[in-house]
Amino acid sequence: MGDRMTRDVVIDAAVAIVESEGLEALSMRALCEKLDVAVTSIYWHVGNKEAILDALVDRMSSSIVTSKPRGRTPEQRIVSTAKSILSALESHGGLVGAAHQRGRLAVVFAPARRQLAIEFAAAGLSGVRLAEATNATLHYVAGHCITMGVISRSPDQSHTSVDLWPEGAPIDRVAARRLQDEPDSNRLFEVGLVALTKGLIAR
Amino acid sequence: MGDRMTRDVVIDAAVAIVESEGLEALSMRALCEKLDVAVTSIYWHVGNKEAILDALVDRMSSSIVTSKPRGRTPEQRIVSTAKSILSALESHGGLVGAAHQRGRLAVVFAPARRQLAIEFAAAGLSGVRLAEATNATLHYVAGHCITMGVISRSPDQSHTSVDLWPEGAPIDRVAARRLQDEPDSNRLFEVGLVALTKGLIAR
DNA sequence: CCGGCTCTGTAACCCTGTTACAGACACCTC
DNA sequence: GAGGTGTCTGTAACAGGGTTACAGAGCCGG
Repeated sequence: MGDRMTRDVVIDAAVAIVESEGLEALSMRALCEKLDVAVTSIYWHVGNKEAILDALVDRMSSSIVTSKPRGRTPEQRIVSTAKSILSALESHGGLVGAAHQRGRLAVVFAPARRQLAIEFAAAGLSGVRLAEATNATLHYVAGHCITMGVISRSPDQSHTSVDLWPEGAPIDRVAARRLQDEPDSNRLFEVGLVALTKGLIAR
Repeated sequence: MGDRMTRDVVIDAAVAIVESEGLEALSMRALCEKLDVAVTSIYWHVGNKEAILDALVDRMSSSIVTSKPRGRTPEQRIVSTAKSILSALESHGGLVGAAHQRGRLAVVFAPARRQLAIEFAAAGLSGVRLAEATNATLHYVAGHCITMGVISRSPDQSHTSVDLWPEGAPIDRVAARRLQDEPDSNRLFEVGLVALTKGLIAR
């Protein structure tokens, strides 16, 4: 802890705070209190809070490793890759939003993007359709991650139950009941992901 | 402007600020300055900033109208419905994130949810699969909206160009070039949406 | 007239991020 | 060694967020 002050020491402390108490607990005063230093030292070494967040995003980018895709068919490997990114990002909860705000999600996604493109090519896509399929898949994953990240520190995730279904609707009771209460978003992610890749591959 | 103070007057002013200068410009002091009143009056009438945001989300919920689905096939009508929600939400930029944080996106989505379920039923789905397809579609739309809302007021959306493609990759040049630069997210939304519904309907 | 309720204003508190300014220390030169 | 110059740190403050303790106005019923 009592190290000589360096930019890296500050960033390390910032990472520690974010990992233990979340991104919202990262304030300049909390940081300098943890380092037992005055605020001005931090500003001298890193310049800004913006710069700290940039560095945090950098750290995240380089710590993300997407595992090799698993499965026999391209579809299985695409789904596997997408789930791999998701689980890699889930640990760095609040940072994915910050990365997106800085337009740096692209570099985080770069390895997965390559893998996805290869698999979509193996599935028979090429040209514009290949690029669009790859980007659409990444966009889907990013949307899910950010949506989950936004809700992270909310006090109550109570599902304000909405109006019931009208009796005349052409919906069976099983579906109506399932539509009534809050769905599991991880399950939703997977269902959507499989359907999305299926639809993207379909000629 | 010089109306007698009421809860509704305060909320009206809040709506005006959000619509003209964005959600981030909505502060208690800006609000009381616009109303030419002291802060305490606002607190007396509405209680909290949290309460103001709740009221804003309420206003948004009741102002969202999803148009009747268009198209011949269920797939076309599903896509049309999803695009209708998107365009309805796009005008209320920053509020969709707030609605999501409060777990109130469900009530905003209620009408569209009904329409989607009916169309998925018309496409042959039923039971758990119907419910999951409906929720997955809404989840997709929500993910896109929130992702777009997060980036709203960011200074530079510069696309930090990532490493080029390795020469040996089994990707044609057209795809490689398209994968290189920032894709249009609206186009991406549509491509993903069509593929998603196709994949959800497919037996 | 007086108490109580409704509503408003002043001024503060605690939290952000950020900076002007004054020092302490090292190192280099004369 | 004296003096300067650059590096680094601390004190204290500023501006701006949400929120509130407290003192009043004004009105209305007793």
